[in-house]
Amino acid sequence: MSKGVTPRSKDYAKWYTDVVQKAELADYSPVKGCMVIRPYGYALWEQIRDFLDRRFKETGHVNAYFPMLIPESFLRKEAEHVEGFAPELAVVTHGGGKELEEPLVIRPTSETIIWSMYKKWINSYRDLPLLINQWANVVRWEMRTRLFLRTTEFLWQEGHTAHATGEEAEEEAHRMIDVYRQLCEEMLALPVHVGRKTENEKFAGAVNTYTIEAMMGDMRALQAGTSHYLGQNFAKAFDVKFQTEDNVMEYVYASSWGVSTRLVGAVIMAHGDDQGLILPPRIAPYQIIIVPIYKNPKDKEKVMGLVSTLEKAFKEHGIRYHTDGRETVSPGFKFNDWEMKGVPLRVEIGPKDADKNGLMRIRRDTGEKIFLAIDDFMNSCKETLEDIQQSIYNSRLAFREANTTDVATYNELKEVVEKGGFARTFWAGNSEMENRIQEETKATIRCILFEKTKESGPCVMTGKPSTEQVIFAKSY
RNA sequence: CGGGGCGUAGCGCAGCCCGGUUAGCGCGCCUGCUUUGGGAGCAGGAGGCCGGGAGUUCAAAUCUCCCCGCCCCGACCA
Repeated sequence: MSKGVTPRSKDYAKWYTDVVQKAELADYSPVKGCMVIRPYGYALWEQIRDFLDRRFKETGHVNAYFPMLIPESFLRKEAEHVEGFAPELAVVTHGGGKELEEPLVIRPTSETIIWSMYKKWINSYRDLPLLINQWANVVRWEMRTRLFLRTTEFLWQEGHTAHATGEEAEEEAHRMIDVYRQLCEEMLALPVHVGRKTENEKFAGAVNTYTIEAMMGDMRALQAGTSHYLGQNFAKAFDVKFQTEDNVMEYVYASSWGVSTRLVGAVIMAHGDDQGLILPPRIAPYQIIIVPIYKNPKDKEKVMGLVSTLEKAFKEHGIRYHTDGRETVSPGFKFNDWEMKGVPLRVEIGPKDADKNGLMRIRRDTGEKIFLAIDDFMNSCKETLEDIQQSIYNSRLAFREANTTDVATYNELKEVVEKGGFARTFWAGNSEMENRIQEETKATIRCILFEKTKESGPCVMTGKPSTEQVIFAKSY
């Protein structure tokens, strides 16, 4: 294996796959389009999962598990839904050596199987709201795949809720997109735009789709999570009615929402540099890597004494750390290795440091390298990790703002999108215009912003006054 | 599905155009010694159905045909 990764400036796509593989996050599987998530990459997903699972439970949700195999006919019950997913279904036609009477699809998403069950479970307004989440794998037979960002099989969570009123279901959809925003901003140090999808871009079967959109290191947009208000579409398709307090039968209202292992890709692309990954401390599997340095048994004893003091303190403070005690590779190799893996703080302890009862501390995000006495280090340690978390977020926000341009005309929009970045403008156009812009510029409306910089303005295409401010960008 | 690239050791590649003894190189791996504060050095060693099949030939990694697979770029999508 060669050293280092392809520089981002030379080939961004190559840089990305280099980092994924060299940081040992994932590897290609024997099956086209699938990937193996390696322990270090899976650890990132576990951090995301743990954060979300806690938030889901805090907001009143419970976990359940529905089967992966779904009768093919279920998919056909919701017209838009089947149209949206039919081309990318994997279908099981044989089982136990015999052809099946009805083919089974491997879930591309679980609305249909879940709503077939909700029909059994929901009878009365007393059964509502029903707030269920599941952690699962899904399969979508995509034409083109990319490690983490788009794989044939991926891991995700999908929340599926049923409510007595549309307002309540809408509120739920908003609540959950906000949980995703918190995940990105607080945990992944990733600023996102929160907004609504246009008709063109919304989920197959949804009334409204809400999204969070992030800017990657190459200035392209990445949809990091979605939350849908489904109205009564699935309730009608699966005939899920409830009896109201007034003894009236009514279809229930629904929401669904999900994020996937794609978020790991977002972290890589948003923060990484030509040395490899840069992990925000809150998601980093190891927040601190300790590299002991010694030449002889005497030095080793001295150094390791200090190391175990540190380890004990890290445990007490709940800091995730790892000591790289490999004796077969040089310190220099370890420095590069852990930089590739994006560990936020590195601590080097050699005989010289041990003599002074101190250590060298190196920040992955800034490269800052300073000597600190052990006590000073321990006293500032948590604070430093927080500072790294914050400054990574700040730098991403600054990057996004520096590469966002308000545009007033279609020509300006083209220019901005061409050179890379977000174009922000008002919009009152229709679906055909959107398609035309996509054909001509490759850019799409990423979202209609919840947080506008101005109340209203003229539409970039039609000139008509509009209150809908949007972001145009090329996306993943 | 369209365009491009590639299948030779665990990984990355050379050799192929112009067929010819034992198929090379770098990294990694194993053993030993010396090393260890930014990807260590030397010595020795292990490891190949040259993607698969069929053909041409005295002889195929190399030429011909067919097949399979993967990666990258587009259309589709989280």
